[in-house]
Amino acid sequence: MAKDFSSREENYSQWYNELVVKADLAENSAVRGCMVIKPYGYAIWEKMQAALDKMFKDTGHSNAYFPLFIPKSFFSREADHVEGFAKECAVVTHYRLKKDPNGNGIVVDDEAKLEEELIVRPTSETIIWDTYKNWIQSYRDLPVLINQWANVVRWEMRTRLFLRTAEFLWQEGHTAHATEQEAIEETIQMMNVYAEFAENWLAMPVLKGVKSPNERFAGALDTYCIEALMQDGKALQAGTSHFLGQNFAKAFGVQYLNKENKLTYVWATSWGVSTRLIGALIMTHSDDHGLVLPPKLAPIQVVIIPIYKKEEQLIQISEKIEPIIHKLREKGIAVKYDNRDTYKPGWKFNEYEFKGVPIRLAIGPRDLENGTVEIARRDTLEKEIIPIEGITENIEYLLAEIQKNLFDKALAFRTQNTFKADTWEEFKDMLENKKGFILAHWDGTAETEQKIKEETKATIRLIPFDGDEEGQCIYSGKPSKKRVVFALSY
RNA sequence: CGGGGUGUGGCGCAGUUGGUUAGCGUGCUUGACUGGGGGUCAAGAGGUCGCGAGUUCGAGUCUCGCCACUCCGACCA
Repeated sequence: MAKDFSSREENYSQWYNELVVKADLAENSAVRGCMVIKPYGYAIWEKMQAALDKMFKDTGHSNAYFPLFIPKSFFSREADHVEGFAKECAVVTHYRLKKDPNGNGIVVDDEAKLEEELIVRPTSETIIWDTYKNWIQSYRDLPVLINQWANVVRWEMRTRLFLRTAEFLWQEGHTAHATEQEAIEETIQMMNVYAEFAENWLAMPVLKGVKSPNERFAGALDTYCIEALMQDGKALQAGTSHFLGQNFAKAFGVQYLNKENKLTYVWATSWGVSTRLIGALIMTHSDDHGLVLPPKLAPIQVVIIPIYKKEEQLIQISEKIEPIIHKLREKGIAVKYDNRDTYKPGWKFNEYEFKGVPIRLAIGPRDLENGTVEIARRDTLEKEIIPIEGITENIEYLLAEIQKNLFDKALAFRTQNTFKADTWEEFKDMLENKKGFILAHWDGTAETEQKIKEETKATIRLIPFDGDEEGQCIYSGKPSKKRVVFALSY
């Protein structure tokens, strides 16, 4: 299936594109910029959803669902917000088709023009705040803590599977609070939830921080984010959490009576992660042999491959392996026993290796005689023969070990690819020759940020919370109180 | 949306200065032998050469338009 697979070294983006398609995660569709997420890729998303959903529930949130379509007029209520999204909105103008009078199939019925055009949501702040206005009257109605799992559309010029597509799946949380303090705490809490999810489930270390004004979400007062470093040294924004202040409350008139009987605008947050996380997962762990999945998100955690010549041997192997499969499933481990006779063992080895299955067991007549099994781990590609006795405990341990190893490796990579630059020359040299995260002083102005971006393509990925240190801006030489994180980014 | 590249059986590609019946690898089907890292042999099936016009006696090949993918810019999760 995946012979002639590109290596990361020769062409990283080609490697990524081929991997996504050949590992059966997703493919391009007949609709420009839109992808088909295939069952194996979608299974990863489902695992992500399940874990995140639980974390949202555990922090007091409930799921709801809002419309795909947003009246155009809603969009213009918050000025910054419109400006941020206007250029990439799909617009519904008609509601009916008719047979082409000239006999060429079907055409839009010009008589069925919508009174008011509808925008296909690029994000749901406007429709949600228009709704919250009716839900919130009293301080007793607060906080409102809602999440929705949905698709959104952003008409992107250049698309890449998972990383940037015209339509994508995500979750968007939208909360309303009585006080500024509470809303800020919520924003930070959700950033922390994302960071925890990224590190514990994706085994992907992330930096936490605040976006610079240039990189901030349109309509937000502050955007908190988690940022990960990919193997090619480019940064990927993996999740964002926005403190929206009272912008949307004012735009949509969401007020409540507080305990002093005074009409007050509510404070808002929104936060989201998307199927882009699957791209992040791929570019964090996978190698030239294909996909590498952290056990906690792998649709198949253990694959068992029987090796046999005669039907009779397969029966013997199956009898030996069935109780083990049963025990593993009891422990909640996703096991696949691939006893298909239509593929050879060698072919299967490569197939599951390419698809990133963390653990592979192979068992044949020799093992039956010796009471052993061959166990191979995807992360290190090591294999060894071990006693079949105690195999389930062994696997349980190994899955945890692989999860940890992937995180450690990714963290070591990030550490090795994080640099400090103190001069402009040094900064430019690092961007060109080393890539990675570059910690450098910045004077805090949007102008300097813009100039740096124009001259080097590097952007400020985030401003860390800690690490106060006196210094001078690498570009302007003006005083700076802390280093910020620069990188080339996706 | 601007600039470059690519588009030929499912996938990856070759196809000469325009010339007959469009090839190769892989995959697919059937059978036999096989089976501890993508097996071997044999026999088969499978193509509107991205789409549409044009030039020509003749177009996969030349011209124009469009579409898709891809890389580079502007934009973004």
